[in-house]
Amino acid sequence: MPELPEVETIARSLRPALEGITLTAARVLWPRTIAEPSAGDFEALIPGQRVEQVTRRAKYLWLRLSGGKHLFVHLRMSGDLLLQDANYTPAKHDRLIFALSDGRWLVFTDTRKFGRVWLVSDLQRVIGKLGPEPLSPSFTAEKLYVNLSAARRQLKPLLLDQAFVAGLGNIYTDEALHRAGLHPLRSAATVSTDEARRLHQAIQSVLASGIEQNGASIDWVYRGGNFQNHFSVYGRKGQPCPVCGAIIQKIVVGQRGTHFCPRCQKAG
DNA sequence: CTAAAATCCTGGTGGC
DNA sequence: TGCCACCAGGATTTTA
Repeated sequence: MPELPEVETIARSLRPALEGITLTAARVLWPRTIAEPSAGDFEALIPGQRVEQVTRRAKYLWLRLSGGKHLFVHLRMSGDLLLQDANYTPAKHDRLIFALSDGRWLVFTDTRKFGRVWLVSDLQRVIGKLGPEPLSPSFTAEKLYVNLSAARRQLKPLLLDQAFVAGLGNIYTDEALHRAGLHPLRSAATVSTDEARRLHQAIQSVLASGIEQNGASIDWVYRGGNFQNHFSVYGRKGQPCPVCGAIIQKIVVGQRGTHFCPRCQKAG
């Protein structure tokens, strides 16, 4: 489940190798991977495009290409973007392959086929509806409080909504709510200014910790990250809360497994 | 508006 | 050991 810290880790790892390289060919192995344009147009448009910049917006990997086009990759559940050497041969779950001008390969592999790739001129088509970057200066405790006050939703689904704040997934949302001492079912509008400040700090610190640990290594996606060893609640049902020792509970909220400490996180 | 459910997918898991 | 129902979840779409 690559979330913001995992995507940031991938962007950082690919940046030195990809910036300045030219994509000489693209081969689509699973057509639905390409959200826009068609798979055929995608293959036709890629050759000759130089990678100007490798960055990230929320959970989207973002390659700025020569000619003004933007290549976005969303890894969703099980996607990964890997650099392969010249000896590479396609593997079972590889969905999209780029040939690089240095003889290497850039491979999008995705066991569960949820990942999507866009090649667009207008970047707003892909990332236009996203909420604020949680680690940017424009994401402030004050604005978070105002937006929480206006929302008529529970905290968990609200924080997972990429239009509210962009980059949190199931893991980091549970961890952030725990750090903030807020119950996942809590109505957003009832959050006080002080609690909003705590939530803001919790979101930023948990994401920063995740990045510092090179993300979390879960299931199919392994990037050498270590944050999975620092979870307080996620995947720890039945185990003691590292803060107070109470037993971590797991419930379902908005179709998502949701972990919390019943003592630290009051529903109030 | 909010929310709940269905959808897309595969592989791992738990129960028997 | 084998089989199978079920679960995991990001985002979108549909339904209420």
